[in-house]
This record gives sequence, C-alpha cells and structure tokens, in this order.
Amino acid sequence: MRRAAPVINAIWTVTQRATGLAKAKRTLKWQRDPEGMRLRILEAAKQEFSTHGLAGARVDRIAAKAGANKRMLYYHVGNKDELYLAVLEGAYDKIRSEERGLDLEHLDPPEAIRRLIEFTWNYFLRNPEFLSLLQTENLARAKHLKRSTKVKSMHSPFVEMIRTVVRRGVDSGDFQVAVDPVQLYISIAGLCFFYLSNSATLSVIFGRDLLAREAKDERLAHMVGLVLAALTGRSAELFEIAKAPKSRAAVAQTV
Amino acid sequence: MRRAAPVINAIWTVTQRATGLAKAKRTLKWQRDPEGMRLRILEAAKQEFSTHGLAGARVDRIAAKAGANKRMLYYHVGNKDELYLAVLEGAYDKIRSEERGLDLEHLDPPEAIRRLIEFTWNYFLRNPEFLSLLQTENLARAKHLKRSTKVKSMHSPFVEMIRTVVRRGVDSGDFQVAVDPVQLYISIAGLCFFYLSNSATLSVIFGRDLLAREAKDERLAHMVGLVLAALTGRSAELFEIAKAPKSRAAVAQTV
DNA sequence: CGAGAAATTAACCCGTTGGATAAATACTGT
DNA sequence: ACAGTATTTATCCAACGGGTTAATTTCTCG
Repeated sequence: MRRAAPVINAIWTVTQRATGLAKAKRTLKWQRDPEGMRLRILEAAKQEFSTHGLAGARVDRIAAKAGANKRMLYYHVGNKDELYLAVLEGAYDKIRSEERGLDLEHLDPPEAIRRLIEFTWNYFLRNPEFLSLLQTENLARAKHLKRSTKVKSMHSPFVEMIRTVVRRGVDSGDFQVAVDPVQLYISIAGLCFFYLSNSATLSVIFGRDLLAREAKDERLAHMVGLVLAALTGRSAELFEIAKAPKSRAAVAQTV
Repeated sequence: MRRAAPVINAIWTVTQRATGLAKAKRTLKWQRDPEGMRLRILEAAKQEFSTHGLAGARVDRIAAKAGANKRMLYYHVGNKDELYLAVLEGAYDKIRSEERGLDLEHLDPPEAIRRLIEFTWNYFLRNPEFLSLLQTENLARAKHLKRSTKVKSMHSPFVEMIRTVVRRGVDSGDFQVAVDPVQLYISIAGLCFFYLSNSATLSVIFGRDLLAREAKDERLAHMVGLVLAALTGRSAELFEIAKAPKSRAAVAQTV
C-alpha cells in the first residue's frame, strides 16, 4: 500500500485545477467520481482477492489500492463478502463476453477445436486473477456463487459451440467419436487450468520453470495434440504438426 | 471435531484406571502422549487448512479439533506457518508413498496408462484435502513449498514410470507417439484435478451435480478414453469400450 | 447562489486471533 | 520415593481487522 486515497484525489484535483480551471477559487480537497471510484474499488478488490484469497484479503489494503477511504467500499459495494461476490461476478461476466466473441461455426472441426484450446489457454494466461478467483471460490465450495443468480444465468456459449462442432466433425468424418461436449469442455479447461493454476507447485516439484516461454509453447502444443489426436484418431501426425522443432528436441531429451 | 482435549484425556484416564490399574491412588487430570498428540494436531490441522485455507484457518479451532490446548501446537510443531508446512509435507509424503506402490512395469502399455489414470482419480477422490492443500499452496505461489527441502527431495516415481511405459508402448506399436512424460503426467493429473477441485463452481455453472456417482463414472471413462485414444490413435473403439451403456446413453442425450 | 443531497474523509469501536508467559501435573531414572 | 524433566493446562495480551458513526466537502438544481 504505497499511498492513501486522499493523496491521489488531491493530485487529480491539483492537476485539473492547474490545467482546466485556471484560477480555482479555493483548494479542492477531493473530487467526486462515483463511477470511477466504484471501478477502482472493484479492480483493487480483484487484485487483492486473487492474490490473497477471501480470508487473506484485507479490506484496508483494497481501500488503499483503490485510492479510497475504507468507508467507500461499504458505500459503493458492500461488505467484504459482497465485494468479493461482485468481483467474482465481474470475472465471469468478462470471460463469458469474450467467449461469445469466438466464432467457431465457420471453421472446419479440427481447426475449431484448436482455436478453442488456444483461446482458453490464452485467456487464462492473460487473466491469471480469474484462475485465482476460481480457486478461491472452489475452496469455499462455491458458497457465494450459489447465491448469485447473475452468474447462474450466464451460460457459456462454449458447450453449444462444442456440441455442434463435434457433430459436424463426426458427420464429416474428421472425428471418430461424439464426445459429450460438457466433458470435452471440462477437459480442455482442465488441461489449461491445472497447468497454470498449479504452476507454482509443479515448478518446484519438477525443478523447472513451467511459465518460461518455451515451456508454455510446448504445453499448448501438447494439449492441442492430445485432444485432436483423441478426436481424430491420428495421433502421430497431429503431435508432430503440433510440435515445433525446438519442442520436439525437448521431448527427445526427456523421453 | 467431536471432543475437546481435556475431555478426551479425562476419558482415557478414567478408562485406564478402571481397567488396568484397578485402584489408582489419585485422579489423573491428564495423560502424556506426545506422539499421539502430535498426530492428532497434524490431522486436525490438515482438516482445518484444507477446509479454510491458510489465512482462513484458525489456530484455536485446530487445537479444539485435536483435543489439545493451543499451546501444544507451538510446543510440538511450531507456529501457524510451520504447522501448515508440516501438513503440506505430510500430504506429499503420503501420495508419494502410495504412488510407489503402483507397479506399472509388468502391464501392457495401454493398461498401464489406464491404471495410472484410475489411481490418480481415485487418490484425489479419497483425499480431497490433498487437492485443497495444493490449491491453497498455489494461491500462495508455492511460497512454503519452495522452502521445503523435504518435499523437493520427494520425487514422484510416476514420471519415470510413464517414460518407460510410453517407450514400451511405442516399441510395441501400441502407441503412436512418444509423448513427453512430464506433459502426460500433468495432463492426467490436470484432467482429474480440475474436475474435482472445481466441481463446486462447475456444478453450479452446469446445473448438475458433478460428484454424483454416475457423473464420476462417466468422467473417469471420458478421461481414460481421451488419453488412450490420443496415444493409440484408436479413439472410436476406446471410447466405446470405456463407456458403460448407461454413460453412452447420457452422451447421446447431451450430444 | 444557496440549500439539500451525494460523495468522501476522519476517527473510532470492539470482537477476534496468533502467540506468549507462567503455573501445574505427569512421567522417568536413580 | 523423589528430583528433575517433559508434557499439558490456564490465562493473558497486544495487534489486527472488519465494520460503523459522525463530520466534511463537493456537487446539482431550482
């Protein structure tokens, strides 16, 4: 916590006065900005909850990070639990909206699956807080999520996407099996999620940095190869295609 | 837990006096049992840390659950952090020892892989606290694990097992690719881990109980099918074999 | 421009919690 | 049996942390 709220607001104020209003009649100690404040609070809370978990999160730290007075959290959002739930809902909202942007319908089935895996992988990489929040919420046995009608109404478009892609793949002969789309969805998410969410312990156990550039590339190739091989039945080719020369060398080394 | 320390000790004492020593000269208020005490403390701590996480765990609750005076935790193990690390080390020690008991060498490769998946799945099912502890530790970015020379020296025998199994499978023609054993290990663990550790949120999202008997059976079948199909290249047959009639119906329904 | 509402700050409250201190009791070897 | 040590109990406490109360300041609109 580098700095308390009033300071930030003071800075803003000074700047605005200097540039915008020329000669202000008196010194403004702070400035109103309810929407901005709410956003800063939620952003700060997201950081705090994802790095410290629910119980480990500190309300004072959230306030400090948001450049706000602690009272503001309760004024704009609610108590710690409500704050946490708001963050969680925001996180689900965000991923759902990005998921909707992914159009798999016009791709040929194997390519669609590849895209799906890549999206999931990259989304997790770009939003590590999402992973942490899910971990935290599961540690709490989804206690809060269960009370959220908002999240429950946000259906992922992926299940339906996968369903049609798989159907098309089976019809075209690309795929050999009509997997349950929910299972496949969970498998893809799981392959990505576990590697990233557990990278800290796994890195210690294996004595190598799983988040290094090469390791991540290799992992993506492996996952795409694994899933597509299972669906198409052509493992050899797929694994080869999936792997960059560098990665193949790494495999040879460890195998 | 069921009973507080003094009570347990009192009961023990009474029993022993009544049966063993006939007429005890005076009433014992408590009994010494350093080893037992330590075990009870660690067991209670495991429960507490796995259900509440590190920050959410309460030292007083651990003491109560262990049937001990709070002071005992510090006397026998150490402060909260040391207690947590001891629990974590115990958890790793346990899984490693069970892993060592799994002999895959004499099985034909596909069967070996199936056994491996089943073991992992069942171990996670039987030891949900292990999953929680890992989640907690990863939330802490493995801060404690990094300091544990003990855990770092406990190498999982699985990587080597997988390496030889894969090699044998490739040689025999059962497998089409020589996957990196570490990647495969992580994938198998991930498929199992994610489903179980995130079952709470996933169950809410999908509106179905992922821990119901049938759902679990179906999941295991799916995972075995997926991995073996990828390795052998014979997806259709494997998925069919893997699925019980009931599960197949479920798939048909959702596909 | 000024009064009332909205937003923000400042200060405090009080139960909780990890940890510590000291006293009491049980055990062990001699 | 008894002295010395190991184990356990009984209290205490200072800091922390979530939440609240009350005062202050800014903004809006008639």
